[in-house]
Amino acid sequence: MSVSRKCQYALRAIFELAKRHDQMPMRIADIAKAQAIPPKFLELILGQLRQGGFVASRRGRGGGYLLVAQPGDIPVGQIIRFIDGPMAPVACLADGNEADCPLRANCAFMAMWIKARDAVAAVYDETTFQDLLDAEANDRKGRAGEYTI
Amino acid sequence: MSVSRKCQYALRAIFELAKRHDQMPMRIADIAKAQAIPPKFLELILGQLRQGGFVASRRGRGGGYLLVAQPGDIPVGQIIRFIDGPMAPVACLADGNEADCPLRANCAFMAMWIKARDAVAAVYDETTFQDLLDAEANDRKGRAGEYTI
DNA sequence: TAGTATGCCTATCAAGTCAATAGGCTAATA
DNA sequence: TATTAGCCTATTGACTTGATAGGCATACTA
Repeated sequence: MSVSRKCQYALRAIFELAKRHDQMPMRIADIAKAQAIPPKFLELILGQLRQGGFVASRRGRGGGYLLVAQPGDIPVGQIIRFIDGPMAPVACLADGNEADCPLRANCAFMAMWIKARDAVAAVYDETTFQDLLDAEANDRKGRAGEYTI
Repeated sequence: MSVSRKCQYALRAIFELAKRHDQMPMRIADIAKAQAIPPKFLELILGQLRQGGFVASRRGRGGGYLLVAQPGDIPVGQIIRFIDGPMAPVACLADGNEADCPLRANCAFMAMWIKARDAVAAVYDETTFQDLLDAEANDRKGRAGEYTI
């Protein structure tokens, strides 16, 4: 499966919130600016994430969005599934579409599709937002090192 | 990346040809019927596969399509890339689109995208059509066994 | 209590992609 | 020379995706 742009926006938004997850609420406009996301589109996405219980919101002055869980407790795969649906490389592997394939009874490819799905799922499910934060920190350190040589 | 229906048709067509790859050419209409593919659409796909050098064709009476290489020499991944393009979970990982991402310089997700891409690619590149034929044969044997118990 | 800042909601749109079809042309064989 | 097959180009309809518009509801502050 490819990850839709909308889903990438969702991931970036959560990543941005994770950077400061115990601080003040962050405004949509600020998240949008920091992560180069169309603000009105981000509004929709954050609404969806709120209904999914991933973020919370405060209205009025001083309001904005907050991350609900700890970054280390949110696997990237959970967000991807929530926004984009099941990680199926082919339609007939997705939820209600099993009947889609006229050959599904003895589809020679099914085992391979499942292997592929599980392989990506493993990558996304084993990566938490804390991992991404750590990686970014290391990356910074690495680059800083380069300059000081 | 998800595999387009067109690409699945291509894989099924090649699989069908692989079943009898040293025999007579097989007609589009017959492949279409055997694999439940819209015939006219399959015509386009086979034309493309021919230009890619994966299949050969004979015209006129007794004509049809033939597989060029041995099934064991054709990894599924090769066909997928040929039909659907690079296996990129996100657009900015595809060929000419590197500039697409406004954050690419220090994108916290890039390492994960690459891991995911490599994971699927490994599955598809390590599966040849011979593997699929073998799996189907084993599956048949297994099911036949069930019935004789 | 008034005003302003913020999120919330619904509808709509434009563009692109994908799957599929139509219709006529060309080559090879009987 | 008639028929059988593949070859080629154009076109269509449906769907998905990304994005925007505009007004409403709520919360804080003066």
